[in-house]
Amino acid sequence: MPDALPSNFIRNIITEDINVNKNDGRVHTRFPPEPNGYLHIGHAKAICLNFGLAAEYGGLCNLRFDDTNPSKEEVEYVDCIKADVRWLGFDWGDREYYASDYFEQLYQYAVQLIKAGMAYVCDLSADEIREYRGTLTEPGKDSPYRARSVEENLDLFERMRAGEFPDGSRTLRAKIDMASPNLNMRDPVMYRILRATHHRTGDRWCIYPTYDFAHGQSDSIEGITHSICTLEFEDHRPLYDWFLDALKIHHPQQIEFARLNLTYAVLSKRRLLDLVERGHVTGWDDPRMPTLAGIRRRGYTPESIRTFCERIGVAKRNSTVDIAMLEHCLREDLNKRAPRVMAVLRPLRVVIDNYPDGKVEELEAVNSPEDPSMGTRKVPFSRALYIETEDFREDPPKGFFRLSPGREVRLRYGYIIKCVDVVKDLKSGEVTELHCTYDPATKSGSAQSGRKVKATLHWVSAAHAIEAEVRLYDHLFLKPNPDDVEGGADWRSNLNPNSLVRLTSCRVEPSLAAAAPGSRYQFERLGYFFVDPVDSSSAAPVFNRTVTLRDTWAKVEKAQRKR
RNA sequence: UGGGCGGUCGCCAAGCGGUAAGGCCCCGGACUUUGGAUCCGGUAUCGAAGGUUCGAAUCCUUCCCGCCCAGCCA
Repeated sequence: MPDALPSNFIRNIITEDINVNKNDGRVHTRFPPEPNGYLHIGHAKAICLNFGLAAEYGGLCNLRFDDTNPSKEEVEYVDCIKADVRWLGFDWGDREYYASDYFEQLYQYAVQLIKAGMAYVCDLSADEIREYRGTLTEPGKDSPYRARSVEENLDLFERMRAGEFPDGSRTLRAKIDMASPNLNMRDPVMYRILRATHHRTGDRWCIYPTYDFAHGQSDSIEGITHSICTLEFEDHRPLYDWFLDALKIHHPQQIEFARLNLTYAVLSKRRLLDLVERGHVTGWDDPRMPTLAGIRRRGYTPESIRTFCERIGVAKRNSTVDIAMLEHCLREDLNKRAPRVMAVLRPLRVVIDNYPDGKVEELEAVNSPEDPSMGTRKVPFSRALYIETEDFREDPPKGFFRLSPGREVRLRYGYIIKCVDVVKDLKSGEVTELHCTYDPATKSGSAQSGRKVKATLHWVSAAHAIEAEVRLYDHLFLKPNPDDVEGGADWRSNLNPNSLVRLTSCRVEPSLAAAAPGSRYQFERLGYFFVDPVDSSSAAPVFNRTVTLRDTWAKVEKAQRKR
């Protein structure tokens, strides 16, 4: 099965490992988030990779929370992370683990290293440790406590655990090489004294292992075969290897890949938090956020995210994927599954002068041209309708196919109409109403319906339409690279002031009265919309624009404007 | 300037000595009662320079550029 999938360097490694029967041909991965924030699309890449690889090779993938820093982690995050991974479509069975489950084992490992003379208790302060570490170009120097006896180290470490020393007063360090060109090998800290209540172990511990001392061993304990992580841990691999070899325990293979970057977006926990705290967005689940919670509320499907993650591939090169790629995967999925419906966002009243007053026809509309099995529905047609304001131009530019004085267009599923009069507001000059005539012989499906017109417009019957709020979302940033700023300014100056446009008097066709929160539709000619699961109600429906349709006219117009 | 890792089309990304996959974007065109979808077609000699070889993106050398590392964060 793996052969059918696109090649990438990780698959190559695993395939080769299986060929030489490494780990008895077993593949076991894990997704190891720290429960200190929300998952975003970048994590989705790691999730799809780890769970995907395990599934492809008939292996398993664990969900493990790397909760070694109680001062930053909370149980709420654990719950959100689990919900997000599940939403993406992955299942970790009963293998929900926590690094904190291994605290006692990790402590014993530390004791083992002390006994082997490979770790020591150091009394240097944080600042002193930094000074002793040296710099990128100069070697560090040995801590004065480096030569303590095994007995003394054992005693001190035990007393650290017992709470005899204040926070930060001592650490347990690995005795490696203060002159190593790899700073991670300059006697890294393994344990620190930290009196903080842990979300799982409470106050049982006052010393906590560092990530560096916990991660590799946690993988080892779980029998992980391939520890897939991001590039910045490449420098740490020699350290993890050192611990594993010193401890003589199962040795997973670490493989590093480049984390995802997206254009028109920001993807770091720090910046995401900043956006939330400064109120640039309404919260972690704001539909403009690249968090899984935000993306979900925007209306993205998990399937589209999974195919996106598959298509962008995996490599070691730092890269920024065009958000158009994500949007393409989304449209591709939604095109297949979203029922079509008509909605007018900015209504312009149209009166069909020669259509009998009071008459109502129920026109048959197809729910999806992509999938006939989705059936049809009835849409009421009457004398007074609404069309999209931007579908009429009194003075049509070149290439504008839609309605204008004297011109004909088809109303989708209805008739061909011709604009015969334009009513304007005397003061503002704004077009407030159109008068048209219809040709009864052009009804959709009838013999003469085939007459060619340049455009087909969506519409809604004024008397039958439902009022709704529509939230138009756009990229959060104006530039592909938010960091592309003029001197002095910062990335926030690139925030798109129009990333959210709320339209409160939209009109949607009556069939949408039954639209359930969380359901998706294509508003014909406009885009894909999602019934907001939080704010929408049958009394006051709210639709989020997930993504627009591809719009070639918009492109033409943009090009014309430039000229 | 120490160490680690990268540099193949505008953006991702295959390729592993035999003469540059694919996707996105973009540009044409066909079709179309969504200017949607779909369908055709178009666009790179592989960071640079040397070298090895019948033959190199793939091997060697040197150089250039980018990213990461000096948390008791992960």
